Amino acid sequence: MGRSPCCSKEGLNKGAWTALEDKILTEYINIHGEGKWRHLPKRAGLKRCGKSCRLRWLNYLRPGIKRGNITNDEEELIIRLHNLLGNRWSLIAGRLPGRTDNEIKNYWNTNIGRKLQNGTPGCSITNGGARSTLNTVQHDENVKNQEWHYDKGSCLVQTKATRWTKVTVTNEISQHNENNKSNVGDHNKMKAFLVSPSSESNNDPVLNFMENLEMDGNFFSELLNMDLPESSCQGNKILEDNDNHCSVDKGYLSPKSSSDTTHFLWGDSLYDPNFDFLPVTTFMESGFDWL
DNA sequence: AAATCCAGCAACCGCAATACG
DNA sequence: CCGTATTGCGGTTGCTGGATT
Repeated sequence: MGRSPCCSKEGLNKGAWTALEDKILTEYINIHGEGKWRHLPKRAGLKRCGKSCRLRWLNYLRPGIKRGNITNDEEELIIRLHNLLGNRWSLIAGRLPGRTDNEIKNYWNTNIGRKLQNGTPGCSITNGGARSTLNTVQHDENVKNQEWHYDKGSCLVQTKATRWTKVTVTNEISQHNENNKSNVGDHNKMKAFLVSPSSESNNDPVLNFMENLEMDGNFFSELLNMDLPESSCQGNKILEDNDNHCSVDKGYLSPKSSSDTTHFLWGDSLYDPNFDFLPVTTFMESGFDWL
């Protein structure tokens, strides 16, 4: 039993859109608004799948779409946001007015990705890290749905993204919380990691960070002036779930001070008894010093 | 001029999340 | 609460046009 198709494929056009189809779709949406993609093609008189209509509209026909000519500032911003967010193209696109996730993804794959592979200084590759060896990944059976390939220079490149579905906590961490109940500060610190992003998306620190990030006139210059972590293979985002681990994706989470940063790498257990946890939101709130 | 290669990009596909009845 | 429909996202495919042989 496979998944039922999103729509009947029979008699539907595929491939490039014609000017007439674009016109029909644009006029229909201008009158009726977006949404109800499944029924849109029939009602508009288009021989297209609803998903295809939606994609065409969002990536090409929607008002305000910028096309081509990614500026240097935009490119640097993409690199930095990618460093922060990984392959969450829609989030990245959300911070680049007029750009679509598809365009940014394509641009990354064809331009930036290539530059990075060629070792352009100052650029970084996701999910890398000196300790992110194949062994690390292979031994972590909790890392599901991740396909990896080995890249030159011993960096791993993630080719498939995995969404946050839950965050669970090791017994170690739970124990740590129990032991620190008397210490309200510590307990609260830990709580930041105990909430499932899927059920409590408001607690996704990265999402919060992005949502709260204002795109004012200074945004580009401020972001571009930030210093990235030294290592070209270190990133900075928390990841996800798995069966009984909190893992950190290429993360570098919690500097106790600006001069004392601790890097988490893929597959690292989140809890380190010698490590003084702070919630990521704290760093978000404290500005960009931790970047 | 013809054939081949290759980069760029639009579009497709499948999966996961969310909405809804 | 559950099943189904809808929407959104990210990876991948394949077409197109320019460059090269």
